Amino acid sequence: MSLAHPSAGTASQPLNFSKTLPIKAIPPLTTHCSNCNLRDLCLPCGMKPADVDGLDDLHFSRTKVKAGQALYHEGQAFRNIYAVRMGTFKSSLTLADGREQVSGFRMAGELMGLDGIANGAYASNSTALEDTEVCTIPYDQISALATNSTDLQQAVSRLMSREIVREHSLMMLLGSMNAEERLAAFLLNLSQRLKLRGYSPSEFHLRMSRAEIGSYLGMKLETVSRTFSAFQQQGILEVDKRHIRILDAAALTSVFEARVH
Amino acid sequence: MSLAHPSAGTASQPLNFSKTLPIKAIPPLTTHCSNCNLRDLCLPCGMKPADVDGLDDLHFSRTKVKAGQALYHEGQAFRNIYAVRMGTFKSSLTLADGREQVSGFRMAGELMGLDGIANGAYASNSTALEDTEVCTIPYDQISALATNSTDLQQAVSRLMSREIVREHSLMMLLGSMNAEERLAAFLLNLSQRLKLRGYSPSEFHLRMSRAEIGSYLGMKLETVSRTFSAFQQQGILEVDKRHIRILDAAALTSVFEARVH
DNA sequence: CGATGGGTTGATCCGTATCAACTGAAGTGG
DNA sequence: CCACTTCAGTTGATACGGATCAACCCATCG
Repeated sequence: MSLAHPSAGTASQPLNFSKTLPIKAIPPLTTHCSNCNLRDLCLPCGMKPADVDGLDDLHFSRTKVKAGQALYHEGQAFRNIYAVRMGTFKSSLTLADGREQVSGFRMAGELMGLDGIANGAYASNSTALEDTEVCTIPYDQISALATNSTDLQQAVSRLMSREIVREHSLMMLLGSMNAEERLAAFLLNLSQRLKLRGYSPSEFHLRMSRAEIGSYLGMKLETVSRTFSAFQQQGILEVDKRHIRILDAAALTSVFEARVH
Repeated sequence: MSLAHPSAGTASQPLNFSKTLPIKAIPPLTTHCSNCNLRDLCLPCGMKPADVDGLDDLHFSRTKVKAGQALYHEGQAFRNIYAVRMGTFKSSLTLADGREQVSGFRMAGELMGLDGIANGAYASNSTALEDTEVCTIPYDQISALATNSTDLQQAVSRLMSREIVREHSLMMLLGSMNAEERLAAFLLNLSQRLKLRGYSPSEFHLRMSRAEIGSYLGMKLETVSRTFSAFQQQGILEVDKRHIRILDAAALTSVFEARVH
């Protein structure tokens, strides 16, 4: 319904609805978790179906964020958690010297802003990489609901814990892998997440630049570019700018697992 | 009371009580959060004093873990969260090839095991680096208590969020810093945490090996060693094996902030 | 039309990994 | 109790991967 579905294995083009339909004051639509098509990925994930039904209170307003726009900035007062409904976001930190450090990419069903709970202010920036849509989840509201639902409480805890685990695995990349291993791991992770969302795992369109990938993986954009080229020459990938086709997933996996030297 | 206090700014030696006192079956002592000397650092942190008082249910059994012993392993069924009462732990992941990737060091008042909530199994290993003591916090028990206390609920959320933020900052290190910057950041972080716990921030004993520091910071043990030596030659540190004295904290900070090149 | 931004590719340099030798401390066993 | 091993740490020599600097292509845009 809201998640633009992929057309025959190819990631959809950014449609730019907001351009063709100049409706700015969209009535504050709300979405009920109980019949959201992302419910297996998103907040209610793991809650018993009966309880999701029961929790009719669980509905949130939807907001569009256009490509390049920020959803929140670091330091900004924490009010809401956001769930990606559609599109891709990047999370980033601003370094002391003003440069940007990309700390993650978020896709449909993933939550953003959990880092704001700690100190009442977001600890990172969130920027749309394409035209996107999010569910806005007011934190005090979800807290209040949680007091009445052990189930929701635990769902939130699980999601936060998942976030912690996710970060750990990234550390591994940065700590002990070389350029090829990092990019392979990145692509496989992306591929898997796309598959989970019903998109083709073997052919997709990158929403982020070489520089953003590099920042995320701890390497320079030139190295990212070279590594893409290397994979192409090895017959592992077909690369045309941001359009990627994985030709030999097994080889990609083995690059990633060859981390033995 | 339970936290062995530092003697005149120098970190205490590992005393190895367990050797001198062969008492194995210690009665299951419990500690009440309300009068624990770590309460400002640990779980009840940020809860209103009145509520901490009120929560007399908040008490947990204490366990000793000897140097080198594991508190839990990755994959092991998740039951408890642990709070460090005394000593230092390392968290680690086991890589596909069997090597160890250190993901953090935990000190008094810090929680361990939060990564287990996500999937019902710990996602990391936790190993004592010296003789230690922990509070065992059964997860179902704290969940149950949380349903009756919004305050406790939020305390747990805050602590998990803090964990997420902490990881982010490490990523920065690994992504965009060189060896000197990494070690400087590591030492300053350590120094600050020791200070918070009433120990000297300028002179301390490292509980971890060069290899463990290297794994954590994404560099080889030789490079760690060389960087220590470099800092010593620059007059920033005095290094004798694991005994560290920070001679010029300002210089150390400026190394860390010089990340502009 | 030139300007701009993303991407690719080449040449060179530097930082860190790697390999290796050595020291000192601690533990082990005959 | 002393040779022996083992382990943590230091330091040197060398190799290599990725950063850096630079030139260039191409698409988009004002």
